[in-house]
Amino acid sequence: MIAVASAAEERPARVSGIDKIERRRVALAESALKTLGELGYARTSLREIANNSEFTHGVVHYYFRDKIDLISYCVRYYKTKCARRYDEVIETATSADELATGFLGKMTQTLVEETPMHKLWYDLRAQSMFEEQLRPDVEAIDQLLEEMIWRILSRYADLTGTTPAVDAPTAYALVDGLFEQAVVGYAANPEKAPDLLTGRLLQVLPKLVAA
Amino acid sequence: MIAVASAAEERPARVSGIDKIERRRVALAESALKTLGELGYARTSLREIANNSEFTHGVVHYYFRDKIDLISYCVRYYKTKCARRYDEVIETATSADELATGFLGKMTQTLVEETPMHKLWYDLRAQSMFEEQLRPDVEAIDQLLEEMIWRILSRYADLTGTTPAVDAPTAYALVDGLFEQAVVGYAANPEKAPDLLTGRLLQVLPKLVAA
DNA sequence: GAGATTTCTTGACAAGTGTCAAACAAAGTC
DNA sequence: GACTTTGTTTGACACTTGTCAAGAAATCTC
Repeated sequence: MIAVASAAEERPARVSGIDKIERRRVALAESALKTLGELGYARTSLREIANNSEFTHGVVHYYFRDKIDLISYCVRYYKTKCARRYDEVIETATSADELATGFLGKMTQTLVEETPMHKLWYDLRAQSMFEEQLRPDVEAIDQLLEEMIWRILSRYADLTGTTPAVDAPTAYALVDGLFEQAVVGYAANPEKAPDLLTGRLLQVLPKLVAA
Repeated sequence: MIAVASAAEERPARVSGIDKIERRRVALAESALKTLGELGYARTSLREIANNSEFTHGVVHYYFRDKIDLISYCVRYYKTKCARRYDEVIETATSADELATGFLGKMTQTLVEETPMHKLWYDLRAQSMFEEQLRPDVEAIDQLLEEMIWRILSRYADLTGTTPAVDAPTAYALVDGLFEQAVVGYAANPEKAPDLLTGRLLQVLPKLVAA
């Protein structure tokens, strides 16, 4: 699942060994993601990551070549958790309303429960404009998210007997714009943000399909 | 709040020191914005800003209390230059088509010609999620931009004999989502990005108004 | 068990950071 | 002129950063 290419070990000695390495990496990445989500990319140091984990700062360097390697791994690890968030709703919904409410429910839920992760994502996407090494990973996730939105819109169109009225990149940009607004706004107004997002998406969703 | 005076004054005119201070601040801010736009918030230090300017790093600290003070000033200075970008188009357009093409022309133009500034803006908005001190300034600019988009959409509705079909925050989030996508995509594909943005906005604009 | 290998800790490094203060220069005031 | 205010330079400070290496500890192999 996690095809991290960091180092294709030519040492096949122990399968459980490489597995253990991978598990350490995941543990470190999860800890790093927690810190990154709280502090943001700019203010997160390797030592801070280590401090907030059960490891020392040397271990970080033992499992990751350098800082970018760690961040990059984190980003890739993160993506595996987020892009399939709505799949169940998509598959089980039997009406457009059901799909819309299910989708919006899950979306506001993740907005509230995983705020740091979303903040980090928008932070990293911005960083990728300056740090070229982040770009491939960011582009890959953007692609995944675009496909996720497209699956929803397609299904929504199906259930309403219509067809999507915009293409996939456009749909993604629109929905993402609303979601980012909600994430940014969540800091200032945690209570209102989810409902505002819901209302605005309900306004917009019907306009994205057409007979 | 800050009277960022127009740069139109070429004559020293021996006014009180205030004016000179303000002009130095503006010069420093402009230089800082250049550096920030190139390197991004995370990788820009006060010394780097000073190096890329005609001043020494001590001067920066003489005119600004600390780093946040400088960045904050930069952001406020920046906003005075960007939120009135489309006003002329709005006022002179006599048809919806004219408005749309004028708007899109100006938008793709600034996308291409002022890329660093837009990259910086999205960077800073992301930073504001982590750095509370940036939030008021960022919110103020967001408000300004929202009003800017709303003026365009209102005029567009007027010219088409319709009314806006979404509220101002929604309209802003949608258009901003498309623009941010274009800014991020510009790094990967400078040739395609402007045309893609144009096409997508043309797709979307008519859907934002309704009879 | 002993020896080899992997994993982890600790401390150090060079470079860079924001901040500041004291010396210095320039401009304005009497 | 001398004196004060304002602006600028320079160098220093305390601190953080990413990186690394030497050695201790744990683990595995035989």
